[in-house]
Formats: sequence, structure tokens, C-alpha cells
Amino acid sequence: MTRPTIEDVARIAGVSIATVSRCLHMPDVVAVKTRERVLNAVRQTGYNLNAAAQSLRQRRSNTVLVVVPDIGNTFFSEILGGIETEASAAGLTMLIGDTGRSDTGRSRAREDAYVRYLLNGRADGALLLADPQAAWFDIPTRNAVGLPPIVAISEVGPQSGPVTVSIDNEGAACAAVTHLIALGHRRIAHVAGPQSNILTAQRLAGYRRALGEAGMTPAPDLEFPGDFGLASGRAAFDLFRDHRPSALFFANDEMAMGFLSTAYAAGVRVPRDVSIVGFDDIHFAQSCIPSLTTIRQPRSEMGATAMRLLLSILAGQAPASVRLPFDLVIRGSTAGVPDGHGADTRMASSPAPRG
Amino acid sequence: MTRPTIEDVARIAGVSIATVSRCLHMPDVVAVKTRERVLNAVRQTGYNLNAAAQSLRQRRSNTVLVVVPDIGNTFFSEILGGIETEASAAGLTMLIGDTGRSDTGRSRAREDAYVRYLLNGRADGALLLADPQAAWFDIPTRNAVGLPPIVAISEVGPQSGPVTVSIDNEGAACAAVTHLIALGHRRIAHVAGPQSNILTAQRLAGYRRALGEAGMTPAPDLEFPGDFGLASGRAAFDLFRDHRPSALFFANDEMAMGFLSTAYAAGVRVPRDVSIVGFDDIHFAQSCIPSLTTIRQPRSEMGATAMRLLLSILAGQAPASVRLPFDLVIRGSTAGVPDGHGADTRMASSPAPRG
DNA sequence: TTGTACGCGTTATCAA
DNA sequence: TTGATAACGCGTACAA
Repeated sequence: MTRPTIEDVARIAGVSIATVSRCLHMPDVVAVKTRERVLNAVRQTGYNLNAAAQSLRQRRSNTVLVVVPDIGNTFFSEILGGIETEASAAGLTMLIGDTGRSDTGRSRAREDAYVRYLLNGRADGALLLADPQAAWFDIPTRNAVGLPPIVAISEVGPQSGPVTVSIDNEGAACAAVTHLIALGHRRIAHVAGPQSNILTAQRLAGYRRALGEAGMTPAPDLEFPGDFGLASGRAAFDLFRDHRPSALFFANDEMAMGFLSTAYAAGVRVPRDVSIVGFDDIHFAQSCIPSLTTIRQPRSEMGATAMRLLLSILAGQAPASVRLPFDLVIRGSTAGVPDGHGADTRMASSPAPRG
Repeated sequence: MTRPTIEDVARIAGVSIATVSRCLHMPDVVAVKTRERVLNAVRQTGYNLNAAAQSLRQRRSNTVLVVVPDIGNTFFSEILGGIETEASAAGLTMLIGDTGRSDTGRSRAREDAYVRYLLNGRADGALLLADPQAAWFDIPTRNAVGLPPIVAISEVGPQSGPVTVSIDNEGAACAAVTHLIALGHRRIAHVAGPQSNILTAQRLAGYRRALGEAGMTPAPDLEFPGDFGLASGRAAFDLFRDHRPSALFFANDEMAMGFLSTAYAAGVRVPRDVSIVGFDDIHFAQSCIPSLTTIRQPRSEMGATAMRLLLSILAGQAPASVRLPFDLVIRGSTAGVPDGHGADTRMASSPAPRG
């Protein structure tokens, strides 16, 4: 009634437990006849290795933990694909920990659970996707010796940083807004992400920089609040009504999609009445109506790169952080300014006076 | 340079390892002064429990493995939320294994890795989301004693089944199509899921049953192939062109969304020119253009129920499978037949939710 | 209230 | 080519 152990197998096969272990891990070193007897015994008993005992003995778990802030965000799946490919090539199992959206109170407790998971040695290392909280880098935690390594995908805050894989978020946001400016837009709003999120700050900075480079002054009333969720994209529609920008740059695609459906229902047409740019190029961005102009991050590549960095750290090296290129994907949601002569007049139209 | 062990802590605190262990697990049984000394030593050393040793000793891992076929499918995130809530309430950590879409060859190997993971005792039990492959129920696997229990969310195939949590997929599909019939539609097409998927068969059966109950004969040329992906929804548009149904029932929302954008681009308006029903009520279904009529499954509840079943099995009980109710959510993508006399019947037609 | 000592199931070292 | 045996780090009777 209890799990068979290596000892049960050994007894049935008439060999020592050492031989059984060898059959499982270095088969070619044991005699063919013996091996057969052992493997038969394995089948007969339904034996499976006890991972706890193996980990205890080998001092590693052959597992990598990937911590995701919101698994419902389709942005992450391709990253996971890239990670898994590299992980399994290296003989590691990829396990995912979902902390849940950070606006729900539970997320903190969950993330702590995964921190402990790693610290307890259940994983040999961790990959953190987007905005890990400070607990991962706590002094009392990190000053201990022999801790499992961490690689972050996306940049981390001001804390002493781990190795990182990211794109230039500020530069990408700047490119997105510059695209709108090139189309002739002058009143461009930005719908930001959740406060305290580092991506929010970077994308906002890029938005402001683009305006500045075009000689325009960022207007605080055109910086709308948001939280990366569909609902805040819908809410942005009211602000759009009040402030009438001719274009909006959203800090992510999901909010842009929320805006699109609300605008459609209200009879506001995109891009005729307003141009929209998102960020992330999620799965559904190509199937919005209209399809969404957005920033694409090399997701699979980001995951694979991060996993390779982690492996190299596990191998004793000390790799540097990596920055990957992004793309501005121009689709149907952006066009010239509403009055229709934006494309022609845009060179002539003088920049807003400064000061 | 090596991880501190309980012994290091004991030495520094000047107590035995037993006392350290007690401080960590039954603090109230040790003297306050001693406890303080020990906790100080813990902080000082940066000690963390060794999960492998603990698991080995306790013969359990306090972990539940959730296996997801495609984490990019937003359908799963709420299920995971329900699971996690129950799991952490019971002191278990939820870990997710992503097998990847089954049309990619790698998925098989990944799933095997998670089977081993469970068999090796790294998790105390597993929750399988949607269409687990046979490996989970293999005879050589399951006949062994003391194996960790499994609960499946969604039904499983013809194999000897584990405990299951599901909705009545056939009934739900039938309700969806009956809704279309009540709106006056007579040429109703179905876009199916991937072959060999059990949900595909059940939803197709429900589609046929609804037609049959209305005295109509299912037409093979109105049963379009699909694979649950956006692209196959787009592809369905060509078939729609050729066969001109007045309504389509998709086996999931993602395909419906692919159809919507293609139809829009081609100037076909929904629901004026064609009515659309999806299945799942994913996150974006409310933000499509138009919003999507679909079948909602009680996702969070399904996850929570499954987790509770697993816990009860772990507690030595033998619970029965559970069937949960679904809802037909009527939104903007369905209306009367194109000639315009279906609109009146719409409100009257919504079938009651079924169990 | 605390300490001693055994065993959980493996892997790896050393002999044979 | 195989076997005996010592760790690996922890929890828990049992004894003190």
C-alpha cells in the first residue's frame, strides 16, 4: 500500500540498490542481462524515482520556476514558449507560478509563496516576468550564501538588480508617439499603466520625450490614468470625450482594445476620428477592429534569452544583462489627423508654442 | 559557501536541531527565550528549509500541479484563480505546467515531463485542464500503489476516468444553437474544434441535436473545420462566403473573433448580415465588435470545485464527479435573420440555464 | 522544555 | 561489473 522504493526493485531483481540506480542513470555500465532483470522489476513494481530523495542527494531539483504576474495576460504565453524550449533542452522542467494581478490583495502572499519555493530549493533558479516585487531581492534573503539565481524579463526597479532581459521601453514608447506625430497629430494623449509599475514610468517617459523632441509640451490633462485592464481602456473613452485628443497612445494593447469597443459603440470611428496605438502586440491585436498599431516585443526570443542567461549563471558564469530590439507594427488603427488634411499640412503646421 | 542547514542554526543558537525544528513548526512549545535565540540565528545565517529533505521525511510536497494545454488561451486564467484560492487556503502551493497547444509536436513530450513530475512525488496531486492525454491514465502507471490523485476539469475521453468537473458541453452547444433557431435562423453553420478533442465532439453533437429538435437536418457542408485558433476563424469566412449560412456557431470564442475581424474587413456586418455565437466567454468576448454572444462557464467555480475534490481525495475520501451549470450570454453578435423579422423574438428566446 | 537518535530514498565512493 | 555503505537535511518518537 506504499510506494515501491529502489529497495523493492533491487530485492525483486536480485541485485543491490546501487545496481538499480545505475540501470536508471548509466545503463551502459551494467551487464545487459542484469539490466533486463532490473527493468522488468521496475515495470513489475510500478517503481518511480522519489524526487525528494534525489534532490536531497544531488542538491538540485532540475526545475526552473517562472513567475508570472498575470497569466490571463496573453502577452506572456510566447515568452513561456521560448523559455520552455531552452529549459527542456537543458533537461529542466519549467514550472509556472502565477501571482495574479497586482491590484488584487492576494498577489503579494502568492508571490511570497514562490519566493519561499525557490529559497527552499524546489527550483534551481527563477525567471521573473515583469515587475517583480522587492521580496525577491531582500537583503536578508540575498545575503545568504548559495542562493538560487534569478533572471528578470523586463527591467526591475531601483533595487540592486539581477541580470535582466528587456527591450528599451522608453525608446519604444517614443517611437510609437513619434509615428503619431509624423502622421500629423498634435493633441496626443497617453493612457498609462498602473502606478508604481516600472513599465508605466518608462513608457510615460518615452511619450513625453517624443513630444519634447517634436517641440511640443506634454500636457498633464492628456496623461490619462490606467491599469493595463480592459476596463480602464473603456474608462479612457470618457476622458477622450472631455479632452478631444486626435490620437491616443496606450501603455498596453488590452486597454487599447477596451477603448476600441467603447468608441465603436459610441459611434466614434477609428482611425477616422481618432488614431490608436497600443503596446505589446498581443495575440488579439491583429484581430481587433480595426487591427491595432502597436509595439512588438520579441517575446519568444526574450524567454529563450533569459533561460540561456540563467543556465549560464548555473554553470558558474556571470553574464551581463541583455537588451533586445523591438518593432513598431503599423496596422489599421492609425491614420492622419481627423480633418483629413493633416498629412499635407503637417510639415507646415507650426509646433505648439513653448513655455 | 554552502547553504546553511538546520545544524548551523542549532550550533549558533546553542540548542539542538530538534529545538530549531520546533521553533519553526510548533513555536509555542518552546521557551520564549530559546525561541528568540533560535530565530536570531535563523536570520543571522539566512537559513531556509530544505524542501527536499522535508518532503523526503514527510512524504509529501505540499504542492499541487495544474496542467494546462495552452496557457495563451485566456479561458484558463480564471480557473487558475479558483484553484489557487482553495489551494493556498489548504496550505498548498499551486504550480502550473504548460504543455503547449497540442498541434505542436513538442506538447507530447512536455506533458510526459509533467506526468513524471507527479509520479516522482514532486506534487501531491494534479489538476488537468481540458483534454488530458492518455499517459495520465496508463495502466503501467496507474496500477502502481500509492499514486498521487488526479482531478480533471472538463471531461475526459473514453479511458477509465478520474474524478471530473465539467459543464454539459453538449447541452450548452444545443442551447446556443437553439437560441439562433429561436431568432429565426434556419441555415446555421458550426465551426468545430480540433479533431480528436473531446470538447469538439460534444459541442458538435449539441449543434446537431438542436437542429434535430427543431426538425432540421444537419447538413455536412455546414460543419466547418477549425482548431480553436484565430486563424481557423478567419478561414471559416471563406466557407461562409461559399455556403451562406445566416448564422454561425463557433466551438470557441477565439475562432469567432477571428471571423469577426475578417468579416468586418470584407464589409460583412455582424449581426446585420450574419449572427455569431461563440463558446467560453473569454475575457475579450465583451470587447469584440460587436460584443459576442457566447456560452459562459463558471470558471472560477470550476477551479475551486476541482481543488476541493482533490483535497477530499487526499483526505482519504472518494468523491463523485461534479457537473456545473453554464449560461448563455446574449450580446450584440446575434440578431434575427437578415431580412429583419427576427428581432422581436430575441428577448423571448433565451433558454434558462441548465445544470 | 529540551536533547538523542533513527529513518525517509537516493546517489556516489570505495572495494571487491 | 557489482555490492556495501556513508552522506544528503529534516521531523519526530522517546528519553531526560
